[in-house]
Amino acid sequence: MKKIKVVKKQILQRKGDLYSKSYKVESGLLRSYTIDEKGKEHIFMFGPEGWIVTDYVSPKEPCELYIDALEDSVIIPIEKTSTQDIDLKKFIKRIRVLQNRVIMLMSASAVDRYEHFISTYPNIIQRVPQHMIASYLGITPEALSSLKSQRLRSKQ
Amino acid sequence: MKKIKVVKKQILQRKGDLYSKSYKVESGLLRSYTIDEKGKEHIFMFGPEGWIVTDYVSPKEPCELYIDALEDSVIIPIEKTSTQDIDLKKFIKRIRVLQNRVIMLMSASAVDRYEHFISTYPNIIQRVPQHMIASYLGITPEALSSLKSQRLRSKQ
DNA sequence: TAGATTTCTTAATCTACATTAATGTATTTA
DNA sequence: TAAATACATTAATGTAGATTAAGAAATCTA
Repeated sequence: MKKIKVVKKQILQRKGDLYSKSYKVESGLLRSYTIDEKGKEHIFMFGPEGWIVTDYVSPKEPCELYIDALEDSVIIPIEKTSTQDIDLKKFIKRIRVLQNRVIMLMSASAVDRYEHFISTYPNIIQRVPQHMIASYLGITPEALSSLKSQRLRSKQ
Repeated sequence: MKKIKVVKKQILQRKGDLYSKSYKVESGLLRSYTIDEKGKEHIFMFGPEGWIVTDYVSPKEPCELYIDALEDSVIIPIEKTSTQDIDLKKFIKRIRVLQNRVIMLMSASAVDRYEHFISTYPNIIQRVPQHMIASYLGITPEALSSLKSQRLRSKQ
């Protein structure tokens, strides 16, 4: 249970790495993401204080996601092999978030996904640049920008 | 651990139901899905033999998903409260499938998602109508149909 | 604090996929 | 087995969001 400090932009895990770990976030903010063949980033999750950021692959397999720090952070690396540490409740919560995310991606428009995001994670909005919100929502920064101004106009 | 028989089209759970259960599939095929405000169905998962189909909400909360049978099936209902029955390995496997699904939905085209689906679940294809595959992929049946004929043409 | 870099916005054009509609073919069910 | 219903295909048209490009504002960094 060693706490370590990481600085903004520090990369903790790259796609393809073996023996990957989970990271419990004490303070700061991490993210996990993929990079597609066109070089575009797709954010899988944001991990603020209290969250565990991990790639859900066995430590024996090459991992799928990149993990880096969006803010200077204090984190606790956890070996994936230590199953006794697994917090089942957090696990179930996470799977619910993912279920919701899949449903949103399949059935909701970009505007609705944005509305949902800001009401679910209001604090994340202030801490990360817009293009990362866009990346999480599965749209381009340009689309998010115009969606926001449309939203503003329609509210006044 | 009582086995029960259900017939094709039988509904096991409706959105909003309380005290929802998990269903272990002995034989046959279940699915879970949502219906959006426009009345459109979005399939969350297919559950063939060996799979557990569940809505990842606490049994105290109204559930999010519908569950029904796509084939006559034999299933075992499991109380969600009995955490001792939870098969952690299956849990981790499921979460990985969801991670993959989110990444696919965010970064891959309809064609790529289809290719990925048929290579991952080749047996499901033969057992369900095309429009349900489309629903799982997050596209319309018409889009899937034309995507398939394009694929055929480009392979010859 | 000046220059570089990152971030955000706006607007024109493009494209993947949705929608609508028509037709044909299976599959149910009476 | 006839009629009804479910399913699949094709094509025309529409649209949400992508792409490209350019400029402005904010934030780093030397």
